[in-house]
Amino acid sequence: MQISSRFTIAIHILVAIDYFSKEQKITSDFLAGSIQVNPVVVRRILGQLKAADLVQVKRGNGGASLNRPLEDISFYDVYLAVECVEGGTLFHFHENPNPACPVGRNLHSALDQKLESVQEAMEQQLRELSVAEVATDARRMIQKETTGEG
Amino acid sequence: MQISSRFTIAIHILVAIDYFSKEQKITSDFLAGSIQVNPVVVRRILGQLKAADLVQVKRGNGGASLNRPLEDISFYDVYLAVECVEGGTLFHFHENPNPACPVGRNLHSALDQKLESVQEAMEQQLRELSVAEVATDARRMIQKETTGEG
DNA sequence: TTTTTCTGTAACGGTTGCAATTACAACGCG
DNA sequence: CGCGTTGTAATTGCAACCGTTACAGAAAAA
Repeated sequence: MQISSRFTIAIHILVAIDYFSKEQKITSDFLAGSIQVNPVVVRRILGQLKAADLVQVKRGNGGASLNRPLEDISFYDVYLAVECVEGGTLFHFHENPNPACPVGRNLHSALDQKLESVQEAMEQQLRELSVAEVATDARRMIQKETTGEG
Repeated sequence: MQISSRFTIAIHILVAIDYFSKEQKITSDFLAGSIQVNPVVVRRILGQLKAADLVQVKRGNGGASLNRPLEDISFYDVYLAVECVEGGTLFHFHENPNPACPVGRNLHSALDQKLESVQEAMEQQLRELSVAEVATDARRMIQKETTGEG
């Protein structure tokens, strides 16, 4: 199982809001056009980002905007917002090891801490990456495109 | 999305083989009893562990046995063996960002490296854990049980 | 106030992966 | 050969994901 594309879509949304806010009204249709997914999918994820206080979304002739600068939004914030892993546990443990078996009844305690350390290593790295870095890299690449052209 | 329970089941299998090999013939039915899943599930995972050269499995009046000591089997070996993440990529990237949009066409390159660093952090931790540690911890706990009893 | 524009959400369908289960052929040992 | 066991295919039920349609609700514009 992979981590849902909600995660990369959410990053895409944030970067696009940051990039286009000055020139464009940011609607779910506009974002959907850049991401090439259904607008409803965008709205759903936008709702989750909003619930996590990362963005503001206005109805009517509204649009989406960042609630704080991208520098202050880590991958971990986004990962939490879009709820990629159920119950917050990355590993799905088999439910019913046999309590009548010494290995079966002790495996959980023997293993849980180690699984957590793996998850923690991953989440630590998520915390160290900010969405701003993606925006910066993207901008640099866009810049390069225009310089390279005739 | 979580990582399939195949992973924890595989660890369970390895620890159980190690623990019971001296006293028991290790059949898929026996393992299934300890794990409390269907024997066919055990056989499938056993097949993957065998394909990764971690265990040997004999037909007929056979049984499963370790191909090398648990000390030499890392969580990462098991993780690779049971193919928890499709195509080896932890994150599922949305397929079709719009090439007509500057953000859309550059996001992939801007993001991929960072996603890899997250995956790498996780896999690094998997490499640092050996299944032997689980077996040792489990044995310690089993020991404690018997001492504690009347 | 009415119209327009857009969000928020519910509902449904197709697809995919997981796990359980049944069934049976292939294999190896006694 | 016969028994016990593995290897594997096929089917089922289930859950999450994603796409899509539909429409009510809110806010701005006319």
